[in-house]
Amino acid sequence: MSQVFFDNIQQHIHLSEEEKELLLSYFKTKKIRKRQFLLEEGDVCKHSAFVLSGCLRCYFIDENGFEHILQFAVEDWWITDMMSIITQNPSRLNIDALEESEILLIKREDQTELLEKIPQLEKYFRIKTESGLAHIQSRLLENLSLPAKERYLNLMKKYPRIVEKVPQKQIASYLGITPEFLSKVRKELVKN
Amino acid sequence: MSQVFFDNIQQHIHLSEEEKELLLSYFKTKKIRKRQFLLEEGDVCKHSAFVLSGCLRCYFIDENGFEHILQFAVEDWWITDMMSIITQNPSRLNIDALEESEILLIKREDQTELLEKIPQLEKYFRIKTESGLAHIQSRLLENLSLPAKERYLNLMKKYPRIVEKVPQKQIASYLGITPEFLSKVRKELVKN
DNA sequence: CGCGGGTTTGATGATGCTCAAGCCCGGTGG
DNA sequence: CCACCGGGCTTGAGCATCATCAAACCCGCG
Repeated sequence: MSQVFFDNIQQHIHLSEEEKELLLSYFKTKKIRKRQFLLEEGDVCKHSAFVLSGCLRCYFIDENGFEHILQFAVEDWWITDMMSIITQNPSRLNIDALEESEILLIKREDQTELLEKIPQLEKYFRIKTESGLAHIQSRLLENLSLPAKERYLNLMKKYPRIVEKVPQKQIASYLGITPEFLSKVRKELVKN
Repeated sequence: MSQVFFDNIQQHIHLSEEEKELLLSYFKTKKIRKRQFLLEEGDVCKHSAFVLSGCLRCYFIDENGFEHILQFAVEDWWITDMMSIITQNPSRLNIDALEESEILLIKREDQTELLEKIPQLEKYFRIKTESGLAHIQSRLLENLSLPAKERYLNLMKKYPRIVEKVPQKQIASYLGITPEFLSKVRKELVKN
């Protein structure tokens, strides 16, 4: 199972067998049920999670009670609340599972220690973070420049797996529109 | 002048005098005039820039010719097109100066080499990237959850310097609204 | 002085939201 | 097996936010 994880890392850096073993000793595997929380608003985020299987989401609840999804994470993706984990301030975000999932968890301070023991991992995490930054930038660009229908089409093209497996309600909240409006957008689309 | 730069780095890691010297040898200082481009759409992004003084912007032009600003960078900030620099694909973004500015430039491949020579810098760049990621996440959240007026108020609270020195047109394009609508928002605000 | 860019204003229109109702469908209990 | 929920999706009417377009204004600068 953790082969997924090693493969992900070894796309960027090389690790010896001992290093792999050491690496793995810093993580704990966890099964997490549907709707179970990994992080709740108000708590300080302590962990980063690598998804082995299943699907998690990171979202924020505004003052009117509406959810806004920042990120989905399916197999082979990292998820955490970056703001809370680096500042160690209470989180404004929630992370939970959309379906039964299996994840690898590492504590921030253990990660720091691990990075001292296997310095090449700095490179791995830098690259992962850079690519996360690049992706969220292009998502922001889309939100600034495209109407909802185009954003929906792009999401379907880029992440068909997510659109299939996630309820429309959640997709709407990711796109920044109401479920009702998404429904109307979809109606428009099938007409053509 | 480059003291700003060293201070920024030494908030996170420690460098010896020789390392500082080596570090600096990888950068070139550049003065850049108002409206001058650091990166033009279609080019592959080769450099990252650290702003010593002045103000740059990174923006994208949509199919209707409208500009959407992804990021401002004032003194003490990094700016680059992360997507293009990591994929080495042609950029969809432009970076230019809003006023005469002085910057430190480093080529991506030189940065890679530098990181091999001074591995602690991996940590510095990882932290900077993490914090960039955290900031853009919270900006995306704002865009998803708040109306234009609130976003404007937040921007004024968080970055008064930017709101002061940047023309309203640019602020509007950062907020994701038209200059006309920003003007109306401001009118509303002074009334109270 | 006049030009030109940035800003303002107003009328009109599109995009997307709110609220309320109805539908579809899988699950649950009788 | 059926009846009855309950959650997710759809539909429609009316409304808020924000865009478009055109005109006017302001002001620094050649």
